[in-house]
Amino acid sequence: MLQIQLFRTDKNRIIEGLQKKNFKDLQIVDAIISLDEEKRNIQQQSEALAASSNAISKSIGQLMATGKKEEAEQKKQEVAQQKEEAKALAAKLADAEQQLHDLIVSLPNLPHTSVPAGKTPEENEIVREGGKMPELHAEAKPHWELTEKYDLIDFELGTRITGSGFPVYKNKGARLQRALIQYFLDYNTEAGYTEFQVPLMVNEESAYGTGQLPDKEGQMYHIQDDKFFLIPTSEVPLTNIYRDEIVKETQLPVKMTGYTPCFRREAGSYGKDVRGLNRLHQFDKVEIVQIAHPDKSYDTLEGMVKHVEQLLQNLELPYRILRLCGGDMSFTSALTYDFEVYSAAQQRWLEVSSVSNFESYQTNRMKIRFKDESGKIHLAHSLNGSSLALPRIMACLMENNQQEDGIHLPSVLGKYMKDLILN
RNA sequence: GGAGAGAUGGCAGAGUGGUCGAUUGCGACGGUCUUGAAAACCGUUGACUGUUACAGGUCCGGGGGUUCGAAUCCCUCUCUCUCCGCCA
Repeated sequence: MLQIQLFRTDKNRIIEGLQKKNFKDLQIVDAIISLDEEKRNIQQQSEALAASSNAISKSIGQLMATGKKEEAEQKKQEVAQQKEEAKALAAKLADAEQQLHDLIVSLPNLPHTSVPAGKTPEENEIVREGGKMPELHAEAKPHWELTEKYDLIDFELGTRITGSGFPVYKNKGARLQRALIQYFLDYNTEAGYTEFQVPLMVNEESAYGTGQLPDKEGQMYHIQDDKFFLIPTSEVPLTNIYRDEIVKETQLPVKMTGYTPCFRREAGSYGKDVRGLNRLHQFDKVEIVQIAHPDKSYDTLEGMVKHVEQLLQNLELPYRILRLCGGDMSFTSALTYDFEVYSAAQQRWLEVSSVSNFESYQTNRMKIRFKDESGKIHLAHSLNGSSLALPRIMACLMENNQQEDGIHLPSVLGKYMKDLILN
């Protein structure tokens, strides 16, 4: 969530940011500012009263000790009266705090200055493109036909076991996915990321910390009896590793990576967009997360973009990098780069990674902080990105590399596959 | 699932109603000494809120209660540990 200080010092920046993000309820900003003033006002009254009560109570102890019982009794009455008043003030304060919190939490993060204006995905800015576009033979097939032809993935079997969007990988399809995961994790750890295996379910607090709650619970599978959520991305458990932590400045940046399945309800999608591997309820992803110094988080972001880009180059896939416009960015992000890979047989770009700087939006909720040299405590910045999401990478690898005799995989996978041709 | 014990500052561990935000030890940081390091000695060392600043306020797992006053008493929830059972 946004920091309350900003409302006191730079209201215009908030308004401008919200507008760029295509956020409509701008009057919330004024409501927050006046509520904040009211809250502090009540707080001052309440604390002054508490100070007085504390002082009197303390003196009662001394009176009792010196045997002045009557005076003590008198003081007791005095405090009792103050307590009544204090109770009312405390209730008012709690109410104001709750209202204030609810309002602040309802505001999205502010976009970075480099974020292009715009409302729809069409207005995203193409930063650069790379890789070679494939030339396919006349009978080129989309991946859902290839997976059937070579017996790599069974979508209908998944439907029987669970439902649509839960594919069953088999044979070399399963092997390829495992190889990719292994390769991605090796690539990340070699770049200095620490590997984690984390829980696939999180509690409400964790889901709140990264911004899935309070608004997006509909996108997550909910284990109601235990109040757990199946993770929509390993960003949630990974970032929450540092929830409520104060690290030393010298520990920054913290670099974490992890592989997990991800679960998304994604209600309301249909048609060719969700065909095959394009959109699933359960899919695998390798994630990278960093906790960075606020002064360096945009360098960190660029570094993560380079990192993911190199990975796509190593896989020899044609890709492009987009800087998302204000209207297409996620609620919590300040700047997001999307990576898309060209799916030759479907003739469309598929998002395979999204790399974002959240600045202090998540860390303010999670209280992820660092202590500088002089002992002062500041909020850190959090960033994350996929490196990479598996299904669409699988789809593009299959579609783009299909030849008469099978699918020819890129040589970087040689270390992890028995055989670089799927047939 | 059954029985019991516990939750205090980075960690360990005191504190059972009135200067306790909390003794002490370790760790960390600074200093003295040393060519340097270790040892020894001295000092500093929780967070949140709030004020121009000082003050003030809050926090001893969470929530509630008793009391003029709670880390300390009561209720409740959560979590941890030990033993038994079950189990990948």
